[in-house]
Amino acid sequence: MLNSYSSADKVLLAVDCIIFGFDHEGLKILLIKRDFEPEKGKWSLIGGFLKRDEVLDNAAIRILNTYTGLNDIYMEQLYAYSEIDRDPVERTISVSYYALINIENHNAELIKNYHAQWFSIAEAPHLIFDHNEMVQNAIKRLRYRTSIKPIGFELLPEKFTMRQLLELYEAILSKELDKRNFISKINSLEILNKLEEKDMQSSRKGSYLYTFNKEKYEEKLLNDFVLNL
Amino acid sequence: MLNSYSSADKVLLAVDCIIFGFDHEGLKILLIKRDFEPEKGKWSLIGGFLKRDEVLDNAAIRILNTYTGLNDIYMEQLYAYSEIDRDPVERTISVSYYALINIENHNAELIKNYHAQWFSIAEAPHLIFDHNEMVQNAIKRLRYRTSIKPIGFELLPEKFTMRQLLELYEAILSKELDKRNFISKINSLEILNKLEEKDMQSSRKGSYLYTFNKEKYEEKLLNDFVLNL
DNA sequence: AAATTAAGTGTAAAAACAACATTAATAAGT
DNA sequence: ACTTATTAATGTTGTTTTTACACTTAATTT
Repeated sequence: MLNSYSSADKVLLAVDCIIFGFDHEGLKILLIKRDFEPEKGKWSLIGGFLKRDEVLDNAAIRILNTYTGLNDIYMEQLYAYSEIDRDPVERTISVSYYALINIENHNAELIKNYHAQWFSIAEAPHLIFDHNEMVQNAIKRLRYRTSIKPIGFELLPEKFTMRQLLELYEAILSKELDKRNFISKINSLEILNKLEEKDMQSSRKGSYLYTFNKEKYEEKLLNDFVLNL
Repeated sequence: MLNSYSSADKVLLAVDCIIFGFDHEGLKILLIKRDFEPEKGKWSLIGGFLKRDEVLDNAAIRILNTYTGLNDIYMEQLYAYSEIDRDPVERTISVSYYALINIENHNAELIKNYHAQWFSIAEAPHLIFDHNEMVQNAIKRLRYRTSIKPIGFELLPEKFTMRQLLELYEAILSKELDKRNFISKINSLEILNKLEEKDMQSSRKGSYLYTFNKEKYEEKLLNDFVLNL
């Protein structure tokens, strides 16, 4: 019985994570100052190497945890980048993953201890290797995702206002949306619970708070829909 | 200067190609009888290993050519599969690619000499490893692609009838489409040239032949649209 | 001449979408 | 206490898009 494909070349396989967050300032990504050569000290996506006995999905989870302390983040695979010299040290193919997380829930302190930092999408620094390209592709995918799956559960605080949800969508799509049309389209998805409670921060009148209806939200995650905003 | 990431594990990286074709019988995929162990003699996607100095896209092209003689086929990357034991011989991560080709143009003889064979999607045999899963995901992607890019140039003969185009879409989407609505939606894309010439095979009256308007078609390939069929 | 076959063509009703402005609730200021 | 300022909440209408649907035409075969 065969136990190796002896003639084939082996390569390093890396994983890079594009972590999106959202707060009152807008859409952000989480970056780290690279702590090893080459390009040590430059800004980079959160990345690392796949281990021999590890599935890519798990490598992404492990690597994210190593550099940020973040746990239980569901990431989705995007694309494998394989340009010969993308990493100048050694031939490395990198598989990108992306996720959406809530900045506030995920403890800024923790992230900071690990030297990770949030950057507004627009103001993010130049990144090493082909990481800027990875980010651009991830944004594209995130926009597409927005049109077929609900979004926000991972990004907003538990209770949020319609305005916050609207601003999230506007940030992702980077375009203005009509408030009234937005509300009726979102409502037609039936994934929100309107609370009695109001948020009094934002205005004198106060605005109603909402939560996601977890069951319906997850059902919509499985069964794609079409949402034109 | 660093010249290796010495502690990281290297793995085999494979590429598997899902080649879709279309003829009067419907949508098909191209498979080969595997010519090496393990699973020698079983049906498989067209696959092989990435070489050290090769980009994934090129590996896909080379591998497809090796097993089928096919040339100049544009393939698109889909997904990296990394289950630990997906290949029982040795840890192998496989990146899937897919393409659409015209069965008739691409010489059945040639393919046959290489022991590749077309199978109707519905009647395809059980495949080795996780190849069936790869095919399912590719079909899903193909359906999505259909809604944002024109399709058919790669799959149909140069001159074709509206019915053939309709049947192609029906095969990909696996649902019936309304003939009149289909025609007006396709016409609104303005990618077809209607010829004077008629095809007299299919009916007594004969049906007009069309060609794709290459410039417009390629423009639409770049600038996605929305097509609801 | 009649029958058969697939091709070709248009309309009307329903649904979805886009654009738009006023009133309501409350806190702050006088 | 009244006025002012601020943001929230809400619904309608015209337009566009989508869907559903059936008859006539051209040519061959019988």
